[in-house]
Amino acid sequence: MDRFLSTATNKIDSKGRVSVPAHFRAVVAKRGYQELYALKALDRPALDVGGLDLLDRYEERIAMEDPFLQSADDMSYFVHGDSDFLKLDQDGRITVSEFIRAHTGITTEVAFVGRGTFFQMWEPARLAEYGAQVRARLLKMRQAASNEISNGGTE
Amino acid sequence: MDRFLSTATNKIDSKGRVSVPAHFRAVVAKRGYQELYALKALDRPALDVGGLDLLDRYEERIAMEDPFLQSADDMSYFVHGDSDFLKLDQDGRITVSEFIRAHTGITTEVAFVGRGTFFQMWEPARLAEYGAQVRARLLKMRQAASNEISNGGTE
DNA sequence: TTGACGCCCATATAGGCCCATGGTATCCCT
DNA sequence: AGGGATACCATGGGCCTATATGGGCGTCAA
Repeated sequence: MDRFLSTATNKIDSKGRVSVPAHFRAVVAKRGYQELYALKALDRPALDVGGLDLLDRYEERIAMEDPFLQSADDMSYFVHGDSDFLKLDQDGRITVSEFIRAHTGITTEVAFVGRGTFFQMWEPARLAEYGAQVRARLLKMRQAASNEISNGGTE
Repeated sequence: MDRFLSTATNKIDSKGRVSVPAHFRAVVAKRGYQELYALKALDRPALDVGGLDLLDRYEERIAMEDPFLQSADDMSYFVHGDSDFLKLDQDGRITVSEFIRAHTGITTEVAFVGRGTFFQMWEPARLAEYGAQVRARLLKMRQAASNEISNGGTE
């Protein structure tokens, strides 16, 4: 399997380190990532983490913009300034910097969430809350859809 | 990695010096910059710092302006006259001159912000404010885009 | 002579490397 | 099938190096 799947929560130790789930590390190795690129998600208190190809994709997108417009500058700030590299130590751990804590609210535990081509880091309680909201939205959407189909909704 | 990435804040000592983050120094070395060229960002209280290619980019920018207009002359002055070289001492520090302080408002701490091919120096509080504005603009841009998509139907 | 600046050294802390421990799931052998 | 051995993994911690920071001293120029 070469995609990031499932969710796991690990503890931060006294030196501020946390283990990246072994399954995720295997995916990182399989994809040949030498370094992990972390980006603050725009509308959520989470960190998106992936390989350098994530950065490459963003940079290609920026290159399409007029470099002298504000939008290009904004994107560059977001991609280059509001991001960081996460270095895995040889036990597969990363140190949780102030950069990460500030944006996510992470203090003692980290929830790692697989998202296919990348994964996310969350503060566990906030993730639970977010997950509940997502489920509620999906449920509402499905109910709306089955009503439209004139009460025929199966399940 | 050969790109300036992430943000770090360092303190200015009693002699007016501040350490350039080690990661940035590594990029400077990798890019083969012998000297750091610093110029005042056009519309922000920040300093753009990079190699000589940064100067090229600004000149390109000026070339796009109508040469008969005042603005081109202003910009030329700005780039060529109102700029400076930053010398790294052997511990990787630079002196924060009055030139820098006046434009940025920097007093006791400097936030170094990676921008890919160059980096910026900010007064930390001003950077925080600017970052919040950028994120708000990007979020708005994305929401506008997703509205278009839901009207258009494709993804 | 004074002040700015470069060079050198000192030190505390953060971060990386290495190894140890304990828990858990798995496998194997009887 | 049961019980013990084993492999893997999260976690903890010692130690050493790199880095940021502080400060002394000499040099050069105004």
